[in-house]
Amino acid sequence: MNTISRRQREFEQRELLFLETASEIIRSEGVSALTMDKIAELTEYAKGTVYKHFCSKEDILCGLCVERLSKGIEMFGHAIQIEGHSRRKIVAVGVAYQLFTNQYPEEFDLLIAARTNNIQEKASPERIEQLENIDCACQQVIDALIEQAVNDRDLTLPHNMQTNELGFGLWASCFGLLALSQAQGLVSSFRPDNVNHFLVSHMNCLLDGYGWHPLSHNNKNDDYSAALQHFDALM
Amino acid sequence: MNTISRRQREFEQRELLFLETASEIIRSEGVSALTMDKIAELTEYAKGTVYKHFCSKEDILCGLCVERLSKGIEMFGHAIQIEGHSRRKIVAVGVAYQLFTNQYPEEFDLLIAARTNNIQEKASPERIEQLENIDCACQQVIDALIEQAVNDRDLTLPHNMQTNELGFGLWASCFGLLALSQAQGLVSSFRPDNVNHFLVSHMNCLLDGYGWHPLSHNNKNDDYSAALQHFDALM
DNA sequence: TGAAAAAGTGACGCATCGTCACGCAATGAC
DNA sequence: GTCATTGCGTGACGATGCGTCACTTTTTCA
Repeated sequence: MNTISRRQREFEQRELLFLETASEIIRSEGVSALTMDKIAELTEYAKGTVYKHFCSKEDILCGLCVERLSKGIEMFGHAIQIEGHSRRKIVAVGVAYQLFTNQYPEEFDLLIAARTNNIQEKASPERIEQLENIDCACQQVIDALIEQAVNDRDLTLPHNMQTNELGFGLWASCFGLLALSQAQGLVSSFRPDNVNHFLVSHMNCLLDGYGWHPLSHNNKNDDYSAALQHFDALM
Repeated sequence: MNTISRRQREFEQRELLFLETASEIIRSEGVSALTMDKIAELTEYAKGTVYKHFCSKEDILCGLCVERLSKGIEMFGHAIQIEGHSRRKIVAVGVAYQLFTNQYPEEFDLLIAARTNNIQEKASPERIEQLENIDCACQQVIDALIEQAVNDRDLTLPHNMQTNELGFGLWASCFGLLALSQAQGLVSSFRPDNVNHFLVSHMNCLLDGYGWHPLSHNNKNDDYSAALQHFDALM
């Protein structure tokens, strides 16, 4: 019987519908305005049906994170295909991260919240696992680049630092930059004028500090514009 | 009349009582278990009295952030008094930031959440202003160190980077590292073994990248232990 | 001492969460 | 074509927790 696969397909499609509706509510009215009743009303399903898909409101938030992050992973996949050496690629990944947060600012907020106990204890285990899998995928992209750089002799791991640690440092730095750039409450004076370019400037300093060749002063290219063009060509 | 000042004192003391009670609830049962009724019950005041101090639950969360951050500012103040050059001082500030997050992990979680629209729109304007003032104070500590470094000829601002941008980069990097180190959901493989030492290793790379002298390879001191000892001596 | 002001109270209205017993439509046996 | 069965979809309901406000108690001061 292929009715069962049709059912399955409809089910997955509806799940997406719920997620997109949630996203619209958050975008237009803020997270606090997101209620199960509103999702049900807008999609013209009953609340009980929503609960057939998501065990709690927090589960929806995590579901939205998973949905968006899978787009993010895709973008990282594109990023590393930029032609050139490993350093150019890692900068492109950073730019992809930034493009991602610009595209889904509300969901990036959620991503931070989704790490807290408060949310995790209310989401379904399956959803949490999906999130973890995506984290792993991100790590793998970065670790692979670092290993490539080491193999290419463009990078020697700094003293007392492992591959995963260097990757974590890079990732966390970019995360912090993007998170605080977007933070509503932060005093404006404590923020760069052009956040877009700044991320790359900062990454360049950090990569120089790691000793990841070619160092900035040997590289007169504008990696930011190059990465942007690379993405434009794809979309 | 000094009754009024006594009243004022009692009022402030009670505000602190409410905040500490909230902190205890969060620590033992998580943020989601924090309810206004529970605070009222534990402090043996009526809910209405709690609302005389805080306009909403979110206002309490922000209040707790302000309370803890003022401790943080104190720690930064101690940090910059470590003897030595500016680079040693900025590393000590990073270590202070880390000690702060270790001491108040739940509140650090809150700090992230307190930046979101969701919370800010429900907190009182006065509370928001206090938060902003503390942000300013943090920025001033860092900016002052950067300016000192420039004056001491230990640092030349990288191309296209202003004082506040360099400060922001440092701050955001440390923030990202600490936030993700603490994040419950992150896959463990993507995390350094020893988060404490790692922050300093990472800061050293970044500061090297900024060209902040003396560079790591010219500095055989263990700045992490030095900073720790500096704090131990104070407490 | 007593009236006015201030401080403190907690029952109440409202919103929203998550549940569950019921109804209805799709499926498949005959 | 019909009927029993399965399971999907429903929305009324109980529970919880927020924030308010009319009322009580305490304090202040003439």
